[in-house]
Amino acid sequence: MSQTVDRALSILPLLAEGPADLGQVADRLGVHKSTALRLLRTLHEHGLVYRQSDQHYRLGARLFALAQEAMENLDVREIAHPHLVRLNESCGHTVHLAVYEENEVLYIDKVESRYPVRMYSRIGKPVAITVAAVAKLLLADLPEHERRALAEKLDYPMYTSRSTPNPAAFLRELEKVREQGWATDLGGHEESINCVAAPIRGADGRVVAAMSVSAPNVVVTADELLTLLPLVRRTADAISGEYSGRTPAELQ
Amino acid sequence: MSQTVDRALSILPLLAEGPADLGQVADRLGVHKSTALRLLRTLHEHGLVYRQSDQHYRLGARLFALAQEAMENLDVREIAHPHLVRLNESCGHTVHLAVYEENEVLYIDKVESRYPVRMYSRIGKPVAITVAAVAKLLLADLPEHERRALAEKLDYPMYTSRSTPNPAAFLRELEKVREQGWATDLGGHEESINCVAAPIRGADGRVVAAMSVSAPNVVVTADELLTLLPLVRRTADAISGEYSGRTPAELQ
DNA sequence: CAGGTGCGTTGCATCTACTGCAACACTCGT
DNA sequence: ACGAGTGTTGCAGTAGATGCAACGCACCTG
Repeated sequence: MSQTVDRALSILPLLAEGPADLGQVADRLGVHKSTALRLLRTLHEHGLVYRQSDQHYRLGARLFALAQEAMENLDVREIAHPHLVRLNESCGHTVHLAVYEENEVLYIDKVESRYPVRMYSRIGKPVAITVAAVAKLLLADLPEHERRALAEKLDYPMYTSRSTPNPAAFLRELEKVREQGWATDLGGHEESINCVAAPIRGADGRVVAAMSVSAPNVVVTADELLTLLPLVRRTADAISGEYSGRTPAELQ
Repeated sequence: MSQTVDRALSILPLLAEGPADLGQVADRLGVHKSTALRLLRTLHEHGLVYRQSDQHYRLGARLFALAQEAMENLDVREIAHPHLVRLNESCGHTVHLAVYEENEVLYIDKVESRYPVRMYSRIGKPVAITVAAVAKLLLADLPEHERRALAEKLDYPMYTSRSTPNPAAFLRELEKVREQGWATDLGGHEESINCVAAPIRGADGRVVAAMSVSAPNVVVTADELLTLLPLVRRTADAISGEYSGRTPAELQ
């Protein structure tokens, strides 16, 4: 709606692809160099863009700080984290927490046992929305029309032969998930990875987040993973309870 | 430099403090509600801002994705990571990697042994710049005038009795660090935590990053930690070599 | 070293598009 | 039902964003 701001913000994803110099930015925005310069300067003042040693702009540090703080205001994450850790300790597999926002599902927390994994490789990245178990749960809870509209808009990449192929199949799957109150992804994203997931609900019963346990075939079979379902659901319910009940919030 | 963009971007830190509604945003920007609305809409279209259930704006998902991608183009991190992991495996303590950018020092990687720690609690957050060992190394390498100017501008919070108290002391410390080629922080940030750090240099010899090993007093004394210095320096040098030499980059 | 090319940067006249106003629509609360 | 507090829309006026052309500067190249 605001042209100037729109142009300025378009620079960010552009720089996310890699550093670029003034000319390149101007070209890709379709504006004069002087215009691009002023936009970049403004972004720079706010720390969103950084001018590295020789020419070339790149995304700046403030971006991390902002993403940081944004995360910290997500109270579901705050509440869920200890539960996720405990679940991880008892089953040993990777545990994810995800939320839905603006036609995307994204991981907001992750606990993996063995190594101190590079969490940032997943956290913040959009989820494979048509196949991930957490995505199914989050989308299944959307109002009917919204769900349909979204299903139509999505792409259905065939990550594997078991990926969801089209809107119809997806909507059917969502309906099933909606009824049973939990979801799985059995090799739909990566051939050898299975997940089971359960929803976290707010006081009004709406799904505010979803959590999952993932493990590769070689460690546990899909059937064995399914035996964890009760534990996952119990954990999710515990988080739901804490999130929706009157809790720490008031005490501060 | 560009008023409209400037105003729009000012909304982000404002929302980072917590969700706010249209009126609050307009007030704090000092503009009319309709103006604030259009700015917010533009931010919204770019996914930087999210409108939650009803009313109240908050920082949006795209922010994570951007921060994400920004991280991924930091090639030092890419190269350094396996070395950090190996160092961690051999000594067991927390290992950090940090860079200097625009008057700030920030952690861009961290490896901790025991638990899969919530890395985001540190990564992306600005470092206590006047006391952290990595900060000393990064600042010590700045050109004289820049270093002086920065030292004057900084605050010198007394985290502990051993924190750097003022610009003069800081500059002296930087000089020392500069000469010896490594740095420590012995209880300057938190009474019981010590660090040793070493610089990572680019092909031109300039410090591009710094890494450190930290451990609490109760696990190893400062003296014991110092025995790790050679190992830390060797690791840093290995990273420097790989970063500055002709390396994988060409092979892709 | 003179001349050339490719950058980023600046000042300025033009006119776009951003602003604030005032009126409207809507949801609550009492 | 009504008023207070929201968010939202259309519009006229002008602040401020735009693109141009000229300049400065570093780096090649003959």
